[in-house]
Amino acid sequence: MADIKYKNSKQRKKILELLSGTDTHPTATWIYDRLKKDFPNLSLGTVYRNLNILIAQGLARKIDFGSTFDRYDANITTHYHFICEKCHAIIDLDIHVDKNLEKKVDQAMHFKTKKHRIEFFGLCDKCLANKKSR
Amino acid sequence: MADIKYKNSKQRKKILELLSGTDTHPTATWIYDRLKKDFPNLSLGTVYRNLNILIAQGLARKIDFGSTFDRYDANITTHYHFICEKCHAIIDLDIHVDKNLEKKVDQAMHFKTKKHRIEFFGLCDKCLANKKSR
DNA sequence: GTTCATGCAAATCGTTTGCACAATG
DNA sequence: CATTGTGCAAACGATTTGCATGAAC
Repeated sequence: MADIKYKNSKQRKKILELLSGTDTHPTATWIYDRLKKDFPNLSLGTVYRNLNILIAQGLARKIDFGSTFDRYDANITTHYHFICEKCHAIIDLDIHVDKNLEKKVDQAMHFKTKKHRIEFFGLCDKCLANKKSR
Repeated sequence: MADIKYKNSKQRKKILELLSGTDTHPTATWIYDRLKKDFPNLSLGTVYRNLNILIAQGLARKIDFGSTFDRYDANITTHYHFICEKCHAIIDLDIHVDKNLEKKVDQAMHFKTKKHRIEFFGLCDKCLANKKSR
């Protein structure tokens, strides 16, 4: 029906190769710049289109929040967030903030960690209730 | 010298009040809509400008990554990230992914958590080395 | 009266989309 | 040959900025 069957595309193949061969979490432009050598007429639109196809295929992912909007917060203290994948609410959590995690990272990687952040994704209580009641 | 001294602004005062009085992590438009009642001629630009001032003053913050670009990843497995605040590298960590955290959240809040993510922020080994060597 | 803030509109930036043509199956 | 992919440029949506006017100090 409305199922899309993907055809092979040299561009998409190369994008996945590039993406799999790096751990730098590239931007679309980074990929575009590198692919220009193989496809001199390549357009950025093609890169974006193929990245979205790769995501739909479960072969890649985007590192983002649920939202395209910037979200602001006057609560400066460290706390963790829960992001509801249905209603897109961002909910503060008051579970214990584990500063020890930062030490672990610094010891394993020789970094100097200043802060960390945890986001949980799933369904909030309201959306869970709505789901069950119908 | 180039120090900016902020003057009082009724708009900024109200924005901070709004932001402090909610835990919904609003968008600029959400704030704008609410402030329209008090300032019928308010413009979105003013909201954005003041939010940035509040952040500069340390009274608010934006929930984002270091980058305004979407970042892509072909590594689908769960892992944590370290984000260098100097060179903006995003580095995969292979410290243990603690699924137990999700249970904690679900029990405390009656949510259904599907996944979680941890980001550490600080200086990576390379930037640390550069800092010391000068 | 000098400096900073505002409203407005235009500009910017990353990303998406419409279209005519090319490649795939 | 029916369908999907491409390059190009235009459109989009969120945020920023230039400018003339207004408020703060």
